[in-house]
Amino acid sequence: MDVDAVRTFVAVTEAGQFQAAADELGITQQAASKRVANLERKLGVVLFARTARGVRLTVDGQALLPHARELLRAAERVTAAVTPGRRPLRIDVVSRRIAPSNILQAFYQQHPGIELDVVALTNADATAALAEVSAGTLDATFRSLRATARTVPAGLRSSRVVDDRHELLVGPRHPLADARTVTPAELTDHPIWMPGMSDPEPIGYYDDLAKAFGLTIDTVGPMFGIEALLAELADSTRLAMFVGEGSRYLWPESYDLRRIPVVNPTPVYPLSVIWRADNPHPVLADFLDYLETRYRATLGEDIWTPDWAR
Amino acid sequence: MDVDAVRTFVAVTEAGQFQAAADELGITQQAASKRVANLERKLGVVLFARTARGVRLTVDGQALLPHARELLRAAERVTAAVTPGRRPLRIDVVSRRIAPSNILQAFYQQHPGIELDVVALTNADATAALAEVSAGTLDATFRSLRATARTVPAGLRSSRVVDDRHELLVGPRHPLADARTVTPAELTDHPIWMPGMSDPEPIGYYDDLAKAFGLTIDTVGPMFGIEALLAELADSTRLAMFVGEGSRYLWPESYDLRRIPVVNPTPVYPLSVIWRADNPHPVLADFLDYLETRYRATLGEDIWTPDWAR
DNA sequence: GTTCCCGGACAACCCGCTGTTGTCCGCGAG
DNA sequence: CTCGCGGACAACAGCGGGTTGTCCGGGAAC
Repeated sequence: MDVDAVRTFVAVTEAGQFQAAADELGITQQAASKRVANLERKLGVVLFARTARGVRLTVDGQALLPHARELLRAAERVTAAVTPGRRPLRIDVVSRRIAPSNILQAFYQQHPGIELDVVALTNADATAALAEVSAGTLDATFRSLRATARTVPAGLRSSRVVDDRHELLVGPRHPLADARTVTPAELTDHPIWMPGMSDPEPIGYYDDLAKAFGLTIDTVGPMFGIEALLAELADSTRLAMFVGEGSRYLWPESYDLRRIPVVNPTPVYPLSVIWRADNPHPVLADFLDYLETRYRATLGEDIWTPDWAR
Repeated sequence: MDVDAVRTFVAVTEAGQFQAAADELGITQQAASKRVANLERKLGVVLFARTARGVRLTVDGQALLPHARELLRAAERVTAAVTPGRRPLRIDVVSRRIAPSNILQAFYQQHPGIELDVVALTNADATAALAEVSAGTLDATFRSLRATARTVPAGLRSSRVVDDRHELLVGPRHPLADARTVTPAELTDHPIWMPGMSDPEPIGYYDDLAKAFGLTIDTVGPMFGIEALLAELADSTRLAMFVGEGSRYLWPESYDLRRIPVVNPTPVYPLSVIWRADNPHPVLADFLDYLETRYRATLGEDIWTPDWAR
């Protein structure tokens, strides 16, 4: 399957003859003829009815044409995806399970036309991500940033755009399984388990949260994958973990896990978008507007954030 | 833009290393490495971070990946589009302006998932179209057929599935421009103009229609394209033409053409689907069901058809 | 009917890309 | 420190795709 051959096929179709198509493509008529002949041989069908005054599409050619055009568009997008200046908005969401990814998806659904490349810089710390933004390989990163607005590198801008409310995730045999809501004060006697944390960002956040309300939050311990974690949670009478309201975990029906909103106050996880100050991607402004509207709706709620986020 | 290189890129991404991907593709590790290196050179970006234990995607690689997969899917569809046995339902609509094309579009919108290739066998008479169906290059043709159910070639099945109601198309200065409906009897004094007819099918139909109601229908005369025709119609105080209710012509607002339903009785243009009896395309059954439902709703109306269609 | 010319196909040739084999190197694990 | 995995580089071979040159068929003009 040769894209050049397909491109030649489309060009010949549009020109109605090989000679003109070949001129268009900057090759000889013989080369164009060979390309199409090879394509026909590979596909096992005849695409053109050759006449003395040019060519006409056969039935197979007609059926192929829209798919051929689609292939060329796909090839064009492959190139555009990595061409600085005319590529989609490229934004990092850290992980596809947490709020930034889902918020971006909601934005995309409201703006179906826009070109968007979502990448997950798993295992890249904030410094590495900011370096990618500075270097231009990334248009923005959407993540927690303890030092927001203070030590963001020169040339970058940041904006706190989301407060992701915390919920308690517990199995059906946990003492709080049937609570409609819980308060931080009610959690002092229940250990919170957040294994697999390696990033300093969330660890610092949970340390502060534990200190503020006298909670026990265990951020060490081995991580055997999210599936193992959820299974263990479902079986346990003691374990509970925090998850963001905007996060998304899929689990089997049989696990019967519950998300219980935390209130009075609601700990929220502050998330920021960080982008290059000079020459930002045009679509980014739309996204920031979208986030602004979304964020404003949550102002005035009874929330808790660590000192460094205030 | 080489599809094999993109396929290699995706394979390496999935395998996490060149060696395994190369085995998968049946080439040597060196060849896979070269393909990806070429792709990187052409695109001007580095796609993989090479480590001692395999490779990891860079940001550019991550952004490229979904587009690369899309390209492979498009290439797959190009092949499938002409591969007998696993190709989309391929159906001929004669012209994209008339009812069959629009009905197929409505069907497609109700069944967005199906694979459909609509071809327009312009300038192919019924015999040629039926030959394509018999030969297997077409799954079906959707057209008028005077001899429906009588002289359809052996091995084919046909079904009258649509009665396309006639409407009168006139410009704003035509005497009937403001009529809400017209009857055939009221049209005896108004010449009907249907230029550019070369197919025996519609010519025969309009001859019969003219004879049945004493109309004057001119099916000869030069055809300078549909745009010229509509422009002339808009300017004329005398000219009128018939169009099918299911047809679609776009004209500038300024033309101010009107479609006036013809009633008491309504001449309808019978359209049939003709398909291969043995081993028909599976989607065709759905389409015929769809047409059946649609057709049943029009039964009992006050219609006229030529003798040969009864 | 004859001639002309356009447009496509075929043939021969040549270049360069892409694959192979063979080898080296770097890095992580033991 | 050593081993081995995995990737890169080098040299070479084969062929795929490009070019030039030529022929052929059919529509248009006379």
